[in-house]
Amino acid sequence: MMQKIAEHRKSLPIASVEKRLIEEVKKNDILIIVGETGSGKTTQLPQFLFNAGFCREGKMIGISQPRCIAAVTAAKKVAEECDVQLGQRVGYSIRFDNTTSSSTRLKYTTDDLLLREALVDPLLSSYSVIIVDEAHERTVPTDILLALLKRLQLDRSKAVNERSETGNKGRKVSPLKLIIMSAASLDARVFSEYYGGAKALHVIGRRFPVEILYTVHHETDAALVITIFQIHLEEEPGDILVFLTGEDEIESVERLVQERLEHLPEEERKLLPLAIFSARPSEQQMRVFAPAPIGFRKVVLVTNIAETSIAIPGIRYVVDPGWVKARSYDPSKGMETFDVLPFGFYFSGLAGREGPGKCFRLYSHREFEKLEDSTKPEIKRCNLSNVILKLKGLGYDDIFGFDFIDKPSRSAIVKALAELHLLGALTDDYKLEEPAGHQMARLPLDPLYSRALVLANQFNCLEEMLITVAVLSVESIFFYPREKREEARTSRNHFASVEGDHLTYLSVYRESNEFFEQIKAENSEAEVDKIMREWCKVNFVNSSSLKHARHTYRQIRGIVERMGFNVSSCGNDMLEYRRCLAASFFLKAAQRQMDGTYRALESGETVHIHPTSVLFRSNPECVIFNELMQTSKKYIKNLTRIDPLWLAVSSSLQNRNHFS
DNA sequence: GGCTACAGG
Repeated sequence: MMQKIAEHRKSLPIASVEKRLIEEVKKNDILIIVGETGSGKTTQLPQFLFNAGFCREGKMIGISQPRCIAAVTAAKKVAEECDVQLGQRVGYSIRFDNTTSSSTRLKYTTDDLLLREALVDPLLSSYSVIIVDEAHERTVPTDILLALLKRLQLDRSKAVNERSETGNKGRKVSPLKLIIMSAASLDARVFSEYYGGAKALHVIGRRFPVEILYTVHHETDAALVITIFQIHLEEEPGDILVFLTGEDEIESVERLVQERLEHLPEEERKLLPLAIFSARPSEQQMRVFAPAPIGFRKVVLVTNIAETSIAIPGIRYVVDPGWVKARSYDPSKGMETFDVLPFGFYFSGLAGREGPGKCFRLYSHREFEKLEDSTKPEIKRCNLSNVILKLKGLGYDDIFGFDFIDKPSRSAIVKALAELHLLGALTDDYKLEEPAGHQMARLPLDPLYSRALVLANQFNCLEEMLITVAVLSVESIFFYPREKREEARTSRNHFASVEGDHLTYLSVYRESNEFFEQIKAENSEAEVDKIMREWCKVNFVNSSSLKHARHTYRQIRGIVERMGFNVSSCGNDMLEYRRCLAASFFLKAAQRQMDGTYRALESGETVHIHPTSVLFRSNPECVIFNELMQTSKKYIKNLTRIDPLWLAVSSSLQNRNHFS
């Protein structure tokens, strides 16, 4: 077994450059490594560094990922390769699951969690090396982490110098080595410039060649189906991976493929369409990972979940139509949009994992180059209030002068500062408010939800609000299978409250919790899990969302208790709770207009109640909502009916500072 | 009359 692992490790492209890599890390405080998926950089480099003595004096090597799943699988693999138990020398730490111990030296974690560690230890002094992996994805936490580490590295060097000057050997501070890993060579230049001309090294990745083909123009779904059949009828055996934008498109392409198959002669019908995306139950998804029946070719229709989060075996052909569904934010309207945009992925490499492959891009080469540079980092198209609150919490007060890799627009920053001020997180001169701002910065929640907890503490309904924000923080707690949508809606009526979604969520959570407590006493943990999943299925509740909400509830309850909040309940006084909702979300209120549509009070936009809201068919005069999003219409989601008079009280409550 | 790409704390 160990022999086999050793052979596999030696066969990885990165193995041949171990010596060179170690030399470069020793020579450079910041190093940029470009290498595609499959180069082995994520699992091998930390082991090289460990063997080269970078963990002396009990220091750790931190490897940070944008996603949990990557941190967990890499840690497990490395533990196996080192032949140690997970949690000993090698471990991972993610939000609800920490396997590290005092003997852990290689620690895999997520970008966001590492940022939280910096709240407690601003110098991240237990690490000798920090590796930021998949930096090309440019997620918000990655961007913030890259900026934080730049500054932190200087602070660490300064602390080392001061220590040697004063002869103070009491506190152990050593310089920090920083390694940025990216799959895209284009970004290497950006990172290199950002870190003052840092050295970039290229590691060869792809194990087999992938031929990339372009079309003359950006094509439509019809051309997509033609391409699938062209591959099926003309190319050698091997499965096909097709990137689509969402559930609707996956279903329509699935149907088109089925229809065309029926018109083919019997012997050419051996094509098996399969679909995968995050919202579909996992039993159905397992078929995607199984090999196709003998003589068949799988065509796997996926959303961008397959770009990074899962690996499907057997793929030799990738079809990339060049579109993605992306969330953007308009700060002037406080509204999110959800649009299909042109997009060029990096995933041609997925076709070359098991043999030579082909990638069919349904757009021109010239368009691909344009797409590559027009893909904006997330930080330039999101609501910044959370980012800014986090930065303030980390001690960065000057947001306009903050050293972002890509600076968000001034108007987006202004809007977020104003919002945080209105929420009572910032003082009139935009410093963290004491204590509310500091408390909000410590909570792993949207600032709007953190504010709701701070207020609920005063309204005596903290218990209710903890449940509410835990549920609001997860992806929809209800599950609406397409084929049983009406049945699901009827079932939901059992929980539904005439007051709105927040009270509905409260009763789902409480009822599930009661049931959980009931079965817990008489069943093993595995059985409880199974029974809960069954309960969820019957009640059309998304079981993974519910689990996530329960974890979140426990975590944030712990945090507010440590802040000294007293978790009290308003019992049956739902008026108290609704008044607290109104006070918390007064910035997001909407009023019914003559024609039955609603007017969002802050932006003046005409909006509609989202079909998934329990208030969809009723027409309350005034509501507060949590989300304003434009898809086919401008929709408000997660609503509660309120008395418009409460809003006046809320805004004067918010302004109390001006009178005291 | 109609709806949820994917992540993270």
